[in-house]
Amino acid sequence: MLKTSIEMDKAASILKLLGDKTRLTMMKILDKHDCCVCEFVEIFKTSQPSISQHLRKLRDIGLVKEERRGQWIFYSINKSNEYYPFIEQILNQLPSQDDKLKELEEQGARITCC
Amino acid sequence: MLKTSIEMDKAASILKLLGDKTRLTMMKILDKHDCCVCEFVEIFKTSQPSISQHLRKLRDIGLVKEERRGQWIFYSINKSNEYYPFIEQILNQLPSQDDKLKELEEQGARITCC
DNA sequence: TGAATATATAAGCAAATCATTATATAATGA
DNA sequence: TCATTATATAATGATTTGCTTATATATTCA
Repeated sequence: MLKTSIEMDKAASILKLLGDKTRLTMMKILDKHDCCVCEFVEIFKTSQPSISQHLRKLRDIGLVKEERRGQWIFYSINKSNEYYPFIEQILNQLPSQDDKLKELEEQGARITCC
Repeated sequence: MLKTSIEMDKAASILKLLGDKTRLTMMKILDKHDCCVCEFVEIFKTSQPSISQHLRKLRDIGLVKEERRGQWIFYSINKSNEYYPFIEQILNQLPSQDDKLKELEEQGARITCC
């Protein structure tokens, strides 16, 4: 049987995680491009521990996954998560954040780092 | 021009409000039926001030509106809110909460009160 | 191997959140 | 008018959150 709805508990905890501008923007970016921690540090102009902590929350609940590539750890959306369709519908309604990555590229930060 | 996306700031603050099980359930119920405060007190088995405070948050950001009917104040979804389509897509993915109102009816609480 | 880079984690702290208790306001009905 | 009912608001306190600083771990490269 196709699962058409999500439990309220789980939905609330996912929405709570998405209810933070940094994490919401991260998810929107990750929905299109994998990113490493240092890119997020650049994009959000905040500390590395702060970024790591946000990513950990997203990972703990299964929304993103990590993969080491040499020195860097890349994060990506976990599209096989059972709640991904729920999240996708939300992300689809948000404005593209591609400009943030483009800015990184222009300042050479994307290439240098990853 | 049709507005197809929502600012990230606003989206995050809406998701934050929805990221609480009580408020999320309230919104799902209100999406189908108007309700008064005392009904929510029954449904959530919590204090009246707690319910009022949740409703105030939803009202402050424009997601619900209130209307006095005699002794009672009824809350309803503010469908003319510019962000309603965003919220609706989320609510549509959640399981019906009609059973909660049905329970109230069975125990006479819906009729007695409102 | 040792320095540099990328990341995670722990500890501490200020601010936000959510419930509770107490109180105020508004409407109803005897 | 007075008691009751419904609701809002204020004050308080415990918990959670998100940041910072400090430190640990893992990888790369000279």
